[in-house]
Amino acid sequence: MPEIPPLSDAQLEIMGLLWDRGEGTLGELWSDLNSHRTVARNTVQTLLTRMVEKGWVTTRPESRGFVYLPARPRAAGMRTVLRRLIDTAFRGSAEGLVLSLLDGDTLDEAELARVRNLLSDRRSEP
Amino acid sequence: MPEIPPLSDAQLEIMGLLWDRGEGTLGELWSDLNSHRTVARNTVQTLLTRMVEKGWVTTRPESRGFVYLPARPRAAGMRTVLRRLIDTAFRGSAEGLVLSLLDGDTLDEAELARVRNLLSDRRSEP
DNA sequence: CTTTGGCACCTACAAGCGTCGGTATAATTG
DNA sequence: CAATTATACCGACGCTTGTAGGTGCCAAAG
Repeated sequence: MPEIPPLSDAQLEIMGLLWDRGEGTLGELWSDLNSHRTVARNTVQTLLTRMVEKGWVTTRPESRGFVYLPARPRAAGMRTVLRRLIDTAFRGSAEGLVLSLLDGDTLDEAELARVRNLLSDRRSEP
Repeated sequence: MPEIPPLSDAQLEIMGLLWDRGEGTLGELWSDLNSHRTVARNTVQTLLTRMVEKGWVTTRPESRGFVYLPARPRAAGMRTVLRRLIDTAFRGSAEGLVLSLLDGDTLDEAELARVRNLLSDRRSEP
């Protein structure tokens, strides 16, 4: 588990898109992103370049430019992000994070119900 | 729920200390922080000042300088942070976050067990 | 072959960040 | 009172971030 520089917010947003779709060209990622907010193509380009430098994204050359791929799977990436959040905001207490998730009004009722199901399913597994 | 500028990482770390202890002077927070990492007193001072400007922290004057207090409780603060994380990294899916928490090896066995208890307790409430 | 459009690369810039030294002030201690 | 100490305030630095324009290349479309 090699050290890796943290992702910024905007970079995490792109990383989310990349994890969702598996891989993508600049154009694809740009239009994905533009379906929630307006941003210049070059902005996405810069973010991607920096993410490659940081080691979060790999490129595979193609006829037309590059295809960008996640260098590490979502679970591994999220482990880093969440661990950092837990360590800074909760001094290492993961329960603190979960409690905040449940108490803090972060989730609406539907989300909460789905999360509960998710967890009770998981609980009954060996 | 007024808009509030996001906290940076180091600021969130201080905010965690502040939430834990309820309130504190610069010196108290500085030594709290120094028990995990080394940092200059003035660094903490600057961070606190910026957090006051942003509206995350309030001050109450005292004989010796200020006492710093959280301007909003932990649950409210965390709601902001977590919602932002969910929206950027998981495109709004809170279940995605929970799944990552459970699947991603973020928690060790003891933590996982405590979280499960926490959740089944909570599940049996009305 | 010429135009068009997607792309990479370079450059830039204002804002924020983490970090801290310096200075002045006021309370506390001796 | 004098020395010490804790604090606030000011300014500064090198760096990252989000944002984007410009240039030039190369493949595809006409």
